[in-house]
Amino acid sequence: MTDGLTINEAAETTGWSPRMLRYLERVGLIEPNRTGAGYRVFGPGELQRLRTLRELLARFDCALSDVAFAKRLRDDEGIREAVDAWLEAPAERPEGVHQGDWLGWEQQKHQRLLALSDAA
Amino acid sequence: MTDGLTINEAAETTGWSPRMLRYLERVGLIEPNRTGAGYRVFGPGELQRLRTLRELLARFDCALSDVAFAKRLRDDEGIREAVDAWLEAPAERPEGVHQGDWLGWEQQKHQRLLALSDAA
DNA sequence: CAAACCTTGACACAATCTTGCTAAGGTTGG
DNA sequence: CCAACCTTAGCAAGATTGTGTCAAGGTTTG
Repeated sequence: MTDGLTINEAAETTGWSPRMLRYLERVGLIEPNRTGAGYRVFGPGELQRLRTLRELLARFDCALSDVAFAKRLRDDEGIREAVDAWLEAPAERPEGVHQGDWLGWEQQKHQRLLALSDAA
Repeated sequence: MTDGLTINEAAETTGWSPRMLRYLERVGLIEPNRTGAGYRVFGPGELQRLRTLRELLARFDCALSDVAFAKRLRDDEGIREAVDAWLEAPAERPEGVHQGDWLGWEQQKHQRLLALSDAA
């Protein structure tokens, strides 16, 4: 109505089922406008986003929950920093550092980061 | 042995079960060294990482697969750019832009990005 | 107003994730 | 050499994800 498609029309043009469009909203990946009565309204931008999302999932073979978590990483600075810090640590110690040295710095970095978000 | 703990000892000090330590390796989150005979060897760094991982999951209530996906985002530039581009697009059109204008630019950005990784 | 939409909620089911346990076999240390 | 570890492989089961369908009720429109 108000410059956009209803959920069934949107389903038709995007390839998602109406059920999935509601699900995508529930998990926080889309947030369509609503009419006064509560009907979802899908604008052209949202429709494009929905088509692109299908492409994304198919091309990289990843799950909805993965994209949802990426969104969470983007929105929540605390979790982003903690996860980044954890991934930062090398998987293998470089085989030439003496363990006393090494245990001190890189490893304790993310520990401090977690302690920080603890205080928050 | 070779400057590190065996899987059962590592399980003891980290709180993970031996089963889970193997699982964490399978999903790509850790990569412990091996002895000549194939035994896993957990160094002090890896042990710290494992404890921190528990903290991370508990504090932010997220799943192993989430952290694994974050790692994938970090390691694979293609998927990182595509996901970032998708998340870039605003959920709601700002309610003042005429739709002809808007459909042109922001939305087509990630579409182009996907097309790019297509060529790769 | 009645048909054709829309809403939320629930039940259901396949697929996957997380986790434990067991089996068959190699390694190591006393 | 043998007890106590390690390895991989597999079955199993509860929890979560992704998806359909159906019910009860509000909205829009011819």
